[in-house]
Amino acid sequence: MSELQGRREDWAVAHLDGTLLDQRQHERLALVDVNNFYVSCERVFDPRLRGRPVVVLSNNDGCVVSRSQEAKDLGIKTGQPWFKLEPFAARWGLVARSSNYELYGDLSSRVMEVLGRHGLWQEVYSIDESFVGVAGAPDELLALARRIRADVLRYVGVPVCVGVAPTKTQAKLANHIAKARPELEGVCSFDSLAEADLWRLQERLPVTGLWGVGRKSGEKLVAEGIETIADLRRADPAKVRKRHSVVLERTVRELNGVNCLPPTAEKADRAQVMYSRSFSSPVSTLAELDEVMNLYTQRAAARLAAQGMLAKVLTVSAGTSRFSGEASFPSRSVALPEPTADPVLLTRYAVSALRSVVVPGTPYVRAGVMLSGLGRDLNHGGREQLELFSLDGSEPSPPDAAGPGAAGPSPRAGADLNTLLASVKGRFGHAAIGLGRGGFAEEPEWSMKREFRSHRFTTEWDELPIVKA
DNA sequence: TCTGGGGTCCTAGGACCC
DNA sequence: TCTGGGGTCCTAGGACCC
Repeated sequence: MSELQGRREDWAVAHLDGTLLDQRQHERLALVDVNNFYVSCERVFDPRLRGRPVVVLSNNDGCVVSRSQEAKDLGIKTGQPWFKLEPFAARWGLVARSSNYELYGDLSSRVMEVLGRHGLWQEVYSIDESFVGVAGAPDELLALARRIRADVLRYVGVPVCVGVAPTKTQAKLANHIAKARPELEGVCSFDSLAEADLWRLQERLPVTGLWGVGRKSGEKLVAEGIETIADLRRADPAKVRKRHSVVLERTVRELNGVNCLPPTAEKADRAQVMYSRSFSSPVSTLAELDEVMNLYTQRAAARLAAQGMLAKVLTVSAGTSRFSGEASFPSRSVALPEPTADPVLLTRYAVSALRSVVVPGTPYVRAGVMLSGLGRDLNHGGREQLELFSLDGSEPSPPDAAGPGAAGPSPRAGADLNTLLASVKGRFGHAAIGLGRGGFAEEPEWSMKREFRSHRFTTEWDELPIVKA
């Protein structure tokens, strides 16, 4: 049994312990998430989209990743390719937007900030949802949930639903119920439901929609006669563990009010950083693949540096289309000589690693760079490197003994380079600077297609919304 | 013509050590 | 060289999530 797992179960037992339970009698979790998040973000700055069927597309305008309620009502599914929907768009009044992650990321942090004001603690679970610790009598919990909803709408402009319950799995379920039943007005708290009503609801909900039950275990459960959430709740946890997994066993316990997924107070450091994209058109020459690696590795290195991390392992990959004949996915991992975030060094390794596994002439449709074996960069955040590359025209600090000309780039020098690149981009835009062919004056042939992208209203000076009065 | 990207956790199995 | 249990560490792959 892993240590983590052990800790989890200790925590669950501690909560069943009488004294602890008394102290925390009315402590609950709220799961708050934004309805149709990406579409809702688009609507904040373009009110014409309200009341209309709207979809947001994945990178490359490939397939649907977010749908407005009106689009759902048309029967449009997540994952549907846009090229199949486009012919009907005019007839349906369907509007598509390319994904605009800068906008979504910025609105997300604003939502999270508002939620943080209302909780005893907060665990940001994804770009559009957060667990929040709450406490109080049943009617107080309901009132708080309504207040959260009103505040996010008022301060950020996006609609949320709130589910309140004793465990994460139950809070997810409560949130789902809040969404599905309009008469609840976006809020559902288990403490305000009669136990008999809750059972009745769970008897009607298929187990396959439950958080933690995916396609595989869903099929297996149904084959065993466990079809509804109520069925799973009544199942024997030990048997579920034996037949399925310890993960599903936790789900059963959580459905019964036993906390098995403790809140992670501080978000752990990332274990990996990935940058992976499809091309707008296939790439088959080494020269172009070199360009791709050049650009993608710089993006990954920048993310790594922004998190104050260094990587020990670099993995590159490419892939041909899954939709035509035999697909191939060459990839290769390289152990780096020492932990680094140096974009120059990483790019050199990435280019040669990918060259060693691809077959020239093969039409690749995507590629990626993954950095793993991450550790904290202990020098990160030091004032000196910010100073060294300050752009205010003041004199830079004198180079120290291990300046350029010493034996090769040090990891420090790489991090400084990242700082420099980030500050130039922050000031002059993302296209202003890049290393080697990573600084494209023009978009290369293969770069991503984003035909319907809205403005980055909140993060780029040039794209601020204009208001006329 | 055209089908996303970025994560986490768990398990099994191999290498290696005592 | 074989016998043997038990530990750790690492990796690959599966499953799931948003």
